Amino acid sequence: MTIAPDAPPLVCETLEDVIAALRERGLRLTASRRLVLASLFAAEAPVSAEHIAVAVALDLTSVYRNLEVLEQQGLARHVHLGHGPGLYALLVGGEREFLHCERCHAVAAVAPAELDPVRDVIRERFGYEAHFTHFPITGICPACRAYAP
Amino acid sequence: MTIAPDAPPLVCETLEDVIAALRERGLRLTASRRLVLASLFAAEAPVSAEHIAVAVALDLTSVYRNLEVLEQQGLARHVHLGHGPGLYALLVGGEREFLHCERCHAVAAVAPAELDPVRDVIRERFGYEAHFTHFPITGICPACRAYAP
DNA sequence: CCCGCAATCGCAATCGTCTTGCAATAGCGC
DNA sequence: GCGCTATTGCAAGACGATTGCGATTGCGGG
Repeated sequence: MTIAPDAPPLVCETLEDVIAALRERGLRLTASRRLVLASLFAAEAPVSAEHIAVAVALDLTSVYRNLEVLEQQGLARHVHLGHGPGLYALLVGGEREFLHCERCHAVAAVAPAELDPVRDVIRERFGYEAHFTHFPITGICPACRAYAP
Repeated sequence: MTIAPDAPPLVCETLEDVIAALRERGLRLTASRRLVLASLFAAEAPVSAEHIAVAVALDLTSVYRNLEVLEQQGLARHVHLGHGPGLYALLVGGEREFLHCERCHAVAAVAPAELDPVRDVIRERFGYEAHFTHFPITGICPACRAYAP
């Protein structure tokens, strides 16, 4: 697993888009690969490699290797929400950044543009170009703050 | 290892302060405990449990258990800088929050007040009360941006 | 339609980080 | 000192992820 994205994001909208992108790069479309892709497409939130392996009855190793390929091609990303396994998602509809509640484990996925004001403040004050695609913003979500302020 | 701090921070300035705090809570001051504390005091940046264990020739398990106690008492914290082991530091001189360069792995430790403007923007826009003590702000540091913009 | 090569697969083993079980040890209040 | 119990060291295990390797299989070329 790498820390930074392996390749610039390659946004796809449909399974066919992804398959076409893979074919163009000379990568094979094995049954396993299709199953991993289908599983990622079916998920509405980032999922673990373990989740995928169980869902489509594949070897965990094979799932990890396919996810690695997809990340290298800029077709998928993984995010670390607290401890626990990395969670994977396709870049369908564009990159996503995350906010994570460490109390209730809620996850908010937002388009990068929405976090630009945050990025701006960080850049101005510290010179860092921050991103929250791989490690989210961690804190207490509105609901938890209201419940136990 | 826990995600959130176990106890409110208990700021100490000297090894004697920490020892006094432990005694007050009825915790024993074993040789191992003193060595872990001394090691944390000697470090100028957060260190791994492994680092401590090697440095003072203690069993890794014992180091982890001592660090756990220190966190429960609000005397120490750990931070995750990218992948790899959690890194521990005493709360000497107050809590610290972190910015982490995922390219050169530089770490900037700042007082929480310095990140309040960032926190404010996040709170206004998303309602999250963010903190960067346990998971840092991740991105590209000024030096790396200048080098490969 | 078949061949052959390299990409990919499944399985087992290994790694890195951290945790748990348990018997032995040793602080600390009395 | 005495005894209670926190703490220790060692071994084993949990968990996420990676590597080695022989077997399989997509897929371009004939």
